[in-house]
Amino acid sequence: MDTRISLLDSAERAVRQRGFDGFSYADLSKEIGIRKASIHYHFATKADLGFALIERYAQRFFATLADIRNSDGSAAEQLRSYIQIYRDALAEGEQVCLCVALSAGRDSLSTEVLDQLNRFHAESIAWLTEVFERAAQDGSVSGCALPIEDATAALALVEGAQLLARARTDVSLFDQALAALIARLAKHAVH
Amino acid sequence: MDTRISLLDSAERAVRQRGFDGFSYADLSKEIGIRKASIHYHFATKADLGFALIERYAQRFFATLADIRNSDGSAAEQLRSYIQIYRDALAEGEQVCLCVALSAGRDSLSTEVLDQLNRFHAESIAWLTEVFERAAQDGSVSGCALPIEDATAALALVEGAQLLARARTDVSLFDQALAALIARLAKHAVH
DNA sequence: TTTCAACTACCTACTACTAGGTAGGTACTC
DNA sequence: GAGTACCTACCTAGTAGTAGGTAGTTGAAA
Repeated sequence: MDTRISLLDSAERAVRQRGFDGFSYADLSKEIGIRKASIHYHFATKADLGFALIERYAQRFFATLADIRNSDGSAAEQLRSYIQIYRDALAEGEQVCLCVALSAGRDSLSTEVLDQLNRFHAESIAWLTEVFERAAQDGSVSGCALPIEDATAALALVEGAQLLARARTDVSLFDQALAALIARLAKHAVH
Repeated sequence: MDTRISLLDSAERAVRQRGFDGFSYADLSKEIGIRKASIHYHFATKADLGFALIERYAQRFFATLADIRNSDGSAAEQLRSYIQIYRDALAEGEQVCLCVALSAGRDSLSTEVLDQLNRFHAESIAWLTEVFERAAQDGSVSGCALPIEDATAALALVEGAQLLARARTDVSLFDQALAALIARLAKHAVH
């Protein structure tokens, strides 16, 4: 099972750096040190690998979001944590988060992977909507509009900012794009 | 020269739908009706085609931005026009703008194309920064922070929103992501 | 306690196909 | 006759995927 995890790790890094079309079983083979054909033992098709990839990713991601929600920080603090996830994912501006990488090349994806991708977006917006609803109550985020609109905007913003930052391999572009949103967040906990 | 333009048109559509890795000379050949080898007469390498593509695109795009600036509308009106460009580019949610498509698969691009891409982003941010500076004077956009931060955020927002909308093939997701920004724009001209 | 079948995790050696790109030729126009 | 805009025929390298085989492990029946 160790090989399977190594394959997933290697493939995830590859997708996030170069897109789903940007790596091959041959690439994985070299990196992991098993023959190309043996990869098919673990993932019969590349589509299967893609599905396993986004499934694992979504599981991790939403577990983290659940932790943030349960942290009972203010909406502003939770948003800051959310933004930090995307910032960390950039890894010196070389990678984007898996869903950004997959969104980008959506035509080469199987419908199963595409479904997972849309579920990912929908759940992200749902989570963010809750945060912005909370913000309307605790007042820790200024300049709010409709929660679902703020939520969708926030998702588009972090994903777009990742794209910009990776194109220039420069995380500071991400920070520049997020600065205005971060400025709207209250500095300290509000009770 | 007609074939050359047809090739550029076809390639642009392909890139914006499927990314730079998502189409081949064989695809273009079928669509245009000349043999694959003949495409090499017009564009010796795929990298050359990519360069021609982004060059033409940038020329068109910045000509449009210049027109908007010269229209002497308020900052809000100019921003609305800017957003509309990206919305129109979506084409029923099937395409993203060329720079989003190229940003997404940046590892398969030549350095020349990558340079053009970064120039594109830099000039977009410069243009938007001017608009937000103007907004600070004419007051037609509410809730502004630093112009360069608002500008970078706006670029990230429209690009991210395109990504979301195309993943679901649904333009309304773009509208949902942009709604909060649009709500900040004054409804009528401010003088 | 040995034996044996099934299973896991790999292997070599392929297939069928697609990619971008090239060599060399042809018809037509200026 | 030079240049343009194509053609056929081909090449090399790479793609995902398959066929069939092999060590090593496990678990249960003889």
